[in-house]
Amino acid sequence: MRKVDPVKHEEKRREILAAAGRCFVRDGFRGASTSDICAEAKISPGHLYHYFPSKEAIIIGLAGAGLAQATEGIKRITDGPDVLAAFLSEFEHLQAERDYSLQGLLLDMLTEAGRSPEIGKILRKHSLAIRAMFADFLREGQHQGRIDPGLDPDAAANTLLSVIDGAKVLTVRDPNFDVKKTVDHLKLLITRFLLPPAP
Amino acid sequence: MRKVDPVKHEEKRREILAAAGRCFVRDGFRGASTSDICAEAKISPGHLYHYFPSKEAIIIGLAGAGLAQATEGIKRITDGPDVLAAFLSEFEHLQAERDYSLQGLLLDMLTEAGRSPEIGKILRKHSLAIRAMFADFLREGQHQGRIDPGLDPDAAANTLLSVIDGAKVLTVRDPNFDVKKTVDHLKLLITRFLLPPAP
Amino acid sequence: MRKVDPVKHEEKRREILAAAGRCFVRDGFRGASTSDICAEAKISPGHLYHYFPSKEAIIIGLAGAGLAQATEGIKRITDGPDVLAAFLSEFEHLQAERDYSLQGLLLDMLTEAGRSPEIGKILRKHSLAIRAMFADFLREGQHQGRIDPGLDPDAAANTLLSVIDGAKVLTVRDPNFDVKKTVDHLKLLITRFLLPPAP
Amino acid sequence: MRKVDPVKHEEKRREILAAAGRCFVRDGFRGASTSDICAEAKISPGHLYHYFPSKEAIIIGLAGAGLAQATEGIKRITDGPDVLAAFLSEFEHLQAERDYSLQGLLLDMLTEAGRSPEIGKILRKHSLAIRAMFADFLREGQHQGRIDPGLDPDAAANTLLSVIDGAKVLTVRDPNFDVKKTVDHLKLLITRFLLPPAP
DNA sequence: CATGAATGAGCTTTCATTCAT
DNA sequence: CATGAATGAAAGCTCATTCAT
Repeated sequence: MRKVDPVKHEEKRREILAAAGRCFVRDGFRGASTSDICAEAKISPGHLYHYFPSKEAIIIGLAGAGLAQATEGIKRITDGPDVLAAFLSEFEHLQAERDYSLQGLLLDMLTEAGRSPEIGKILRKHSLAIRAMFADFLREGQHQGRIDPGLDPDAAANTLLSVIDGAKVLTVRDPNFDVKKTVDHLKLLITRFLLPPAP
Repeated sequence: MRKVDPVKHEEKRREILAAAGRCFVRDGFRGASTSDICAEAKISPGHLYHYFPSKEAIIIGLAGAGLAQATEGIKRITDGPDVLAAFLSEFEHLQAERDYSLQGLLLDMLTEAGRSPEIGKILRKHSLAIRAMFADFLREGQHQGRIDPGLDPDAAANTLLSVIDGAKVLTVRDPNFDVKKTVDHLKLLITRFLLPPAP
Repeated sequence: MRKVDPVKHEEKRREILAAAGRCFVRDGFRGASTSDICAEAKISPGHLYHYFPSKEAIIIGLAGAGLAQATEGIKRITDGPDVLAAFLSEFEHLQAERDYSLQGLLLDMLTEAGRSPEIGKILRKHSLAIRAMFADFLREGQHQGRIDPGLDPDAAANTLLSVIDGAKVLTVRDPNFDVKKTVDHLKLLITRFLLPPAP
Repeated sequence: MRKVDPVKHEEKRREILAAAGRCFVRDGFRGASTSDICAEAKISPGHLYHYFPSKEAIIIGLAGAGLAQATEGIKRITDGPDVLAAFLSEFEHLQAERDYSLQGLLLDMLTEAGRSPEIGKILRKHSLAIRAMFADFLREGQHQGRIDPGLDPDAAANTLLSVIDGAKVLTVRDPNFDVKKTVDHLKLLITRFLLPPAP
């Protein structure tokens, strides 16, 4: 009378999620079919529904995982000692965007979020969390005198978020852009924005 | 065996494109069906194919129109007398993003550009055009001493583009963000970035 | 610029309905698939949805047609001169029940009516109509002194309806029952029930 | 290599049958899935097949049980002292038809019987048994002078069966019918049919 | 030029059943 | 005995596209 092994179940779920991620990166949320996912995950079409009640549930699961991972990354940055430096170093990865990581789904998620309430909700939740972390980091910097005290932490956090998103979009707009130079300028953009004005 | 009146033909094409735009804004490129478009344009399904060889052609046509319109907007800005002010004033419209204008399709276009070579090409073409205009404007500003001469025009143009795209994405990430404050900070961001450093 | 020919459309609809009827009689509402219906109607699977928005709509359309036809039959009876005789003669058809007529679907309809609200509604509507016709016929007979004035027209109408339904079920319960004898007894049943008691 | 305890096995079978009955009453033979049944019976999908080789076997088992139970009920009636009274009292339960008893499945069974030979056979077997009981009861009544000797016992039994089935269908045709009045009329129907004609 | 009919591949999902443990 | 994993055929339905008129 053995019972379910929840560990194995969860593991399979993650496997399917990973397979779905690969399919979605390749073909988009709408472009990838459940059969594609099943083929990629090497399971039968019916078996998918043992683990997820619908295709949307997979998307949501994936969005949740991706955003959690992104948030985690941000957290690691803002928890470090030299936040500004860490933050700026983020831009180094710009090139690798459209790779097979969950990050490559950001645009799909943003697009879908405008249409699917469920995904919109999850995106907004994580966005607010990220903004809060940025705002905290800014407030702390202001206390330490390393960041312009005239900035409103929330609005400035929004601004930083915008710069990051915008930078990611660059890869789509022009895959051949001069990464090094642009990254340097992005850093300059941020630095000049945040630094306290000269007396 | 009369010939097509090319003027009327072109007009109808634009009508259909406009109808398609409304459908796509509402439901996305994938979500809107050709029947939806036909219904919106008040034509029969068969007739659609007199004007466009495929759904993708409609998307491409629309992307072209939308990007041309966007480029046009930018051109108007960079052609004016006080470029910086005009540029900054662009952000005022942030709120209305997801409205029924072609702008609302930006995210769809970016997403699709990553998958469809045709759309990718057209997006890249326009992006380069916009960047060139930005770079020109920057160069001119540098000559006039109103813009930091240390900036590389191309890389800085990329940076500006990023900020604009990022700002647009904000509306999706958090539809309730404090527009006024954020716009003010975005302007500050740009100003501090571009202005020549104090001596 | 020819417009739709609504006549042809309606004709095709009826054709499909007829094909669906044959499939349903053969395999039941659940047992017959839309592909079966399409095959029987010699149309492609997608084309079915040009005429009906869903399988349920077909069932409903068919139920409506079948019941309308049944009601029509009853009307013809109760409109004639010698109602009782006409009514009794109805039972002669008992044998042919499970044939390829819409009547063969009565049991399917009754079963489905208990589960599908839509079909339940349509069945109830027609049942009430039939009962009303019976009740009218009974009232008239009472006036003429040919029917027991002590009977409540509505309740008696229900009773007659029961007898008819029950008789139809007999065919399923025992396809080999002695039709002639049973019909005679059914007639006796009705006659004794309706006739005014001897003084 | 222990052997199955046949008692426990049979008990479990009955449990599953009961669970299946509840599901079937709720959703019909086709509408209820084996998973539903497993959930209701609190067993795993695989385990179901230890007790029944197929879903159809469950339906057959249930039909057998239900009809046996119905036959049993009839037997109790016809074995009593005042048969006619007992018979008439049967109609009192009309209201509760679509409840969670096996009786609620009568329509499903009748419908299915027309399609599945197996179920048709079992239904016919029981129908004949019931008719035989009715016929016996009628013959006895005729001997005692309480029932019209002019009636053919078999045909009259068929007639009675029809009335019962028809009465049950009434609940579906109009769930709000006036039970009391209708039952009274049904009793009248039967009484007038069976009673010996006045001299 | 314009229509609505018609197609057929493909979609997501369900489900009776079998398998490995 | 009993479990949950796994299967694969089929369901209802959608949709871009083509055809006949």
